Amino acid sequence: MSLDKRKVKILKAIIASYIDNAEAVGSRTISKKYELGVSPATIRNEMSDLEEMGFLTQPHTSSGRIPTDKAYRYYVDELWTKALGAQDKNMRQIIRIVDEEANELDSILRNSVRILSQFTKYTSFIVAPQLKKAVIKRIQLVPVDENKILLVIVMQNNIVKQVMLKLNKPIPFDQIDRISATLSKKLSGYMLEDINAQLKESLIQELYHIRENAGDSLFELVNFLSTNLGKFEDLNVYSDGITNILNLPEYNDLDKAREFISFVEDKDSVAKLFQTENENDMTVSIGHENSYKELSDCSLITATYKFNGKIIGKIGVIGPTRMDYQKVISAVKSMSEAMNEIIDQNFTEQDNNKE
Amino acid sequence: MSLDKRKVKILKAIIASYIDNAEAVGSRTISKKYELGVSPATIRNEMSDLEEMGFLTQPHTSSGRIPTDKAYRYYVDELWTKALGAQDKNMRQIIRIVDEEANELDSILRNSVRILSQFTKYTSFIVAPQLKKAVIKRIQLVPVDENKILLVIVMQNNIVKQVMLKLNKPIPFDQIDRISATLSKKLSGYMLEDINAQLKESLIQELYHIRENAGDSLFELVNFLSTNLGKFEDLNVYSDGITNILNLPEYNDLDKAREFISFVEDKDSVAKLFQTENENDMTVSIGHENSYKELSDCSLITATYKFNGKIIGKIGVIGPTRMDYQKVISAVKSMSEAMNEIIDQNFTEQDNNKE
DNA sequence: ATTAGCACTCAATCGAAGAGAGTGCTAACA
DNA sequence: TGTTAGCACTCTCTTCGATTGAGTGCTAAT
Repeated sequence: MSLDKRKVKILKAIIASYIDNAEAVGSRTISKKYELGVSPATIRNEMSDLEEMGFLTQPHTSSGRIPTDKAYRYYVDELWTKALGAQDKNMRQIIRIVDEEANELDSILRNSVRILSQFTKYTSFIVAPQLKKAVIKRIQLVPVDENKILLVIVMQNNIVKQVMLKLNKPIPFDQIDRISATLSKKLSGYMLEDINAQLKESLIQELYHIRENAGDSLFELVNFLSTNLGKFEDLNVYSDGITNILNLPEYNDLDKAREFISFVEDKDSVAKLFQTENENDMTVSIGHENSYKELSDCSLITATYKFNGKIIGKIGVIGPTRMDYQKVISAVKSMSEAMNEIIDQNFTEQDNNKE
Repeated sequence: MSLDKRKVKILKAIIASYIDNAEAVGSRTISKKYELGVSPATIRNEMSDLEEMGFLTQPHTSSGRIPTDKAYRYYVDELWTKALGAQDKNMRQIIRIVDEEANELDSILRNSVRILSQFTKYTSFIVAPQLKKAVIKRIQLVPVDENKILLVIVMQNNIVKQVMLKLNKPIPFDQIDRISATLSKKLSGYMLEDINAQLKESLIQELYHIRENAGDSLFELVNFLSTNLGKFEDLNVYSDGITNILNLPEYNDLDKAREFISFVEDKDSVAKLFQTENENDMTVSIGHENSYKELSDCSLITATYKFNGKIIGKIGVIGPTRMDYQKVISAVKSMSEAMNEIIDQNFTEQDNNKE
């Protein structure tokens, strides 16, 4: 049995209808709504074939058919190039809002994930860049209090991270800028995770020159740098629109809804989910293709975002397998590209001056 | 008809039972479970009286009674001092986690609201301090890029706020520390919302002394300060545990759940809700006492948190009117006090040195 | 190869019957 | 006079059979 032209037409019609209504599709519906020029009986025969081929199932013997994961897979593979080409105008327009309000990475990501979920009406995620892989450009200490100090780290990619340090001994305020300068000089070029014992030693040496009697607090400071900077927020996941699923008929069952919510609210499992996805620009995992059984009724659409040509994070949308793939794929693609642009604009070195 | 001792006992028993089970309470249940030494018939008579007095209602003629808002109000007023006295041991223990991980205000608030919701099993909120009322202590500019600069503002209360500035003209890097010092000197002591045209003028004057040809970017910088600092995040609301309500029998109805969720997910209305609450240390609004009709089946318990004796923000829990008031009130109280301590420890000036 | 016709299937809906929890009232009792 | 046993009554909730209706599969005709 082969998937001839008419079968394809019927299959697509069934998928389209099911995506729309979430209701099993009968032969009459297809013959009426979609002009195929054949009677319901013929369609019934074809549907029976399609079921045998694994593209359709029946919830029960006397009901219409619903598409299987295999059907969605076929459907997505078919529309793939088309969906990728389709730039969503509305989406692009909305994304501009992010751009205008953008300044810190945090707010860019927060806004982006919100827009993605509002636009697709599904639960959306953004995995933030792993900071520990970022390269240090400059370090500035800002005195806050007698023994509290704000450590501002500017990365090579212009992302800024700040940590409040509480030290047991007071820091010599009058030398703070010199200390900052020394830290910058010694640490720029290193990744956060690179700061090891060796580097620490030479740093201590250098800092002693500035002020000998402040050794204690400086030592504490450097200690903090070497022990804590490497493990900065390994998996920071932004999510939005989790409660959107309550609007979907497939989650009218409260238990199902609860199960879904407790899965996606757990940032660890979501982070793992995105980690297991390979590094393709875009992926679509349908139903049982997902590694987590909790998502066997869901599809996951992911994309990456980059900086300087390197993938620094991922975005994704999770919805029911019965989702508007065309729309969601192009939305995720648009968002991914928009984020690339925005991050480029906001974090690219404008000039090569190293002071 | 007066609320004699036995009526009170019965009323409390009914409330306790209803809080437990969410099911209308019958006379037999009361007479069995709670030792009152009287027959169901007697209790029926008393219940009838209590209904007449407005403390109970019947969902339908042949069902048990459920407490009215008035009953909860009476109940809460009765246990008020007791609940306030009860420090929850578990709660205090959990709160320590916040304390240990505390450094930035943001993470303190985020952790606190999470703990509050996990502990009470209800939706919890924290309204962040209004930054525009905070007094500036120090300003530090951190160069990031040719024409991008991080503005770090340390407040008198040691809260730190940073904004990334994108300027059209490059900033003179070599004078950045002098500019920072000047900004600090001129602006410290003012509130963010105080920075007006007058102050702006004198600031510009002073900065020109540093570097005349950099006037454009300095002007831009000062302009930004005066126009944007005053309107910093007027109503930053943290929330957690919104989906907890899906576990409550009263929200088995998906439409009700959706209505609730869409209300509490709207930070604006939540912020307004907390604004309308007066400045008492603790408030309890039961059912229709709430200003929003969306919350007429809910109770809101709020408390404040302070810094230097001044209220700087609010916390609150929203649950069904049938909530364990005793537990929630003491949890909110404990959290409020814990936050006071934590904020005190983290943000109090350790020393009076002004450099 | 297509299609009209028809018997068949099965979930969903509807309604009547019955169960059960609870009340209000009355009359008896301490 | 307050309390209580007894009983009829009310009303929701559950159960279960009947009905409906959408949809199928098969057969025979075109």
